[in-house]
Amino acid sequence: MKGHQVTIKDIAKILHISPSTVSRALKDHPDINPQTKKNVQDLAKKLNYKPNQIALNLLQKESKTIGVIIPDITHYFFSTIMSGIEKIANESGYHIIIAQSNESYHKEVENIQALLSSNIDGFIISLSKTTLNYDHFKNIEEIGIPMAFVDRACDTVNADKVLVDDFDGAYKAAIHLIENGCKNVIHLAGPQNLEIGVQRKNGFIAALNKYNMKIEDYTIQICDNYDHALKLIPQTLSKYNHIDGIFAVNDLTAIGAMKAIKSMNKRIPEDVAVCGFTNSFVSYIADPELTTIDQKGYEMGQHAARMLIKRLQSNENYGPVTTILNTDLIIRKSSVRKK
Amino acid sequence: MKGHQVTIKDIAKILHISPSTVSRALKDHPDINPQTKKNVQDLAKKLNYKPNQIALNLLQKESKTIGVIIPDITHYFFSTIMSGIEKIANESGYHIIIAQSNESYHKEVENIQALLSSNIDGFIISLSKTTLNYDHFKNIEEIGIPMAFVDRACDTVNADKVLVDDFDGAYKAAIHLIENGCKNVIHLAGPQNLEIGVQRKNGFIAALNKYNMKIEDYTIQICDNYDHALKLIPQTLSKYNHIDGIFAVNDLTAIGAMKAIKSMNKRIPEDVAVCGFTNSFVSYIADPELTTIDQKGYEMGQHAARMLIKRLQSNENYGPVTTILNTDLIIRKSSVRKK
DNA sequence: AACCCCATTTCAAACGTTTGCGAAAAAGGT
DNA sequence: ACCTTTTTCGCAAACGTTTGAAATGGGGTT
Repeated sequence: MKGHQVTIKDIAKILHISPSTVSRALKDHPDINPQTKKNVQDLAKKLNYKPNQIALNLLQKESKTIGVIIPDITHYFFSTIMSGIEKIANESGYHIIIAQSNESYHKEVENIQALLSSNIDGFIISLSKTTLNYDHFKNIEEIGIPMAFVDRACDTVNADKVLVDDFDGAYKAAIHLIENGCKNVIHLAGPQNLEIGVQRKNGFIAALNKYNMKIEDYTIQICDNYDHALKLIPQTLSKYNHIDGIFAVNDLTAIGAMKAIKSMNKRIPEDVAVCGFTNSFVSYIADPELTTIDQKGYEMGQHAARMLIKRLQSNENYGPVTTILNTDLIIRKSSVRKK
Repeated sequence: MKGHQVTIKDIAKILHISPSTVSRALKDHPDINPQTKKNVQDLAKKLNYKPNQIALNLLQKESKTIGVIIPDITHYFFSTIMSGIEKIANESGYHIIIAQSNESYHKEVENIQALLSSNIDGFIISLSKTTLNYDHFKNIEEIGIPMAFVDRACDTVNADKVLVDDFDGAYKAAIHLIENGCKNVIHLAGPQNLEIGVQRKNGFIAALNKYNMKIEDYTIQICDNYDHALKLIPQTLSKYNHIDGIFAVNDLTAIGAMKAIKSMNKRIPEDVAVCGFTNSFVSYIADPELTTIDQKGYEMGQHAARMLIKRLQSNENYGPVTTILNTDLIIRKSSVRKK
């Protein structure tokens, strides 16, 4: 049930002049009589004329639209990425279309196909956990639509990337725990098919190595969510009572671990110090407040958007760029022991 | 650096036929010779022809795109709304373009203007806190683009609405606390210029009235965020030691209150029972787990999307529809006392 | 009177696609 | 040989805008 948006033709008809004159008058072209200009501009304002972007897009072969595919908007970290993307896109006159993969490879492929047929200028993508095949990106690459990966990237595709220094972040976290007196730190690790899982684990290992701490078979366990930590930690802590530090691959897992620790009547950080990763919102309201690594979702999103837009607006065809942002250690109560 | 997307004209030129024939051949029009059809379809496939959506959008007055304007994607409740919208839109072949108002009236207006010029089929909106003037919606209304408001709606505009029964939710929460033995419940209330603040307060009052409980001057206090609760609760609880139940206007405030209570060495729920509102993610990971009212963001988003799409696909011009969803009381450990 | 110049305006093509209408050609009927 | 029908295709307009080129009309100059 649409009414009619005011067009240049409407204005032209009313003023008995041609559309081209209206177009020029609206953009202050020197060829146009000042009086005509004024008439046009006044009428345009009065009728609330807004240029039709679609017509412009057709002319310029651009949709000024970026497709964003992320696993889960509901996840705080991804929503901050989104927020960063939205900010930059908005400033540069781009719209963003969003699609969730829900951590499903199939949904990811579907979304990409759907967006491909709707004239997206470029993509910003964060891989789903279950994506192991990258043909759909090859597809985009062939068509020639620029992509930027954010946080969860794919190595085999020609695309810009914004990552965070996961290795260094994990390293800093582990060092921090050790320097706060932890003698037996364990790591709750992420899935090892994701780069971040591997990097954070390796950073952790590097820190332990630096202090010549042994890595036992229980030192590193795959466990990357709240509920799993809730189950796993009581088992692990009762079996290995000397564990006094936990570095979790993300905040939620850390908070699950904290809850489990408290339920065993151990104190945080006195008995067990805990450190998370992400600096998500929950880390601040955890009790005790959770020490964590700031993963800078907002900055990553902004950066990815800038990279993509720069490429969209460039005429050259430069090679893919990878940016690695530094993390920050956010020290809170869950890890600080008074000496 | 986009390559040249294959167009109908390209195909026409190669096969020495007219664009219109190609167009019809591609959509299996009966007027076209089967052999011609085959030639066209084969070549289209070979060249990986994809119809240019922009051109189609210009032609048809439809973009299969819904504009969503919400205050803050980063806020869990809104992200669940988004997620619900995305799900339904996706199922129905619609895309969603997202814009944040950041609770700013100006940004909201700006976003609407930007989206208006880009052939959005319809809007889904949740008002910014600072929006007191509704002319920009009148504008949309005049142009004839359908709108649906979700959670934070505007009364003076002709549009569909999805709301949640805040009064009843608060009522249920308060009743629950009372029936779990609380004799002195207080309410941490939201700003009274927002409908939800008033409704939730009134629901609370209604519950107290039902049980003939007195409302003292400290019974209802304006306090709607984590940090404020952290400050306010110790003062209030030490002054009024008999307080044994708290109903907060949202989960975060409840969690702030919980932290304060714990720091005073009072037990939850034995000494003070706590109930929040929203059923946001944090309520589940709070320690103890927080009893709360499910505000059904996901359902609201889905419902709003369904209403809008139904209207978009309808030929009739039926009046605005308002849906009020019921809330659910989610009972967790922060409020349940064994008798 | 023929010329040019200047300011101002319009024309027409273009972007890629769809679609009503008409036309050409082929086939069938008498 | 002529008329009718069917099959197959192209023309042109349309969506809203931009833009190079051409047109208009008035003035001045020779």
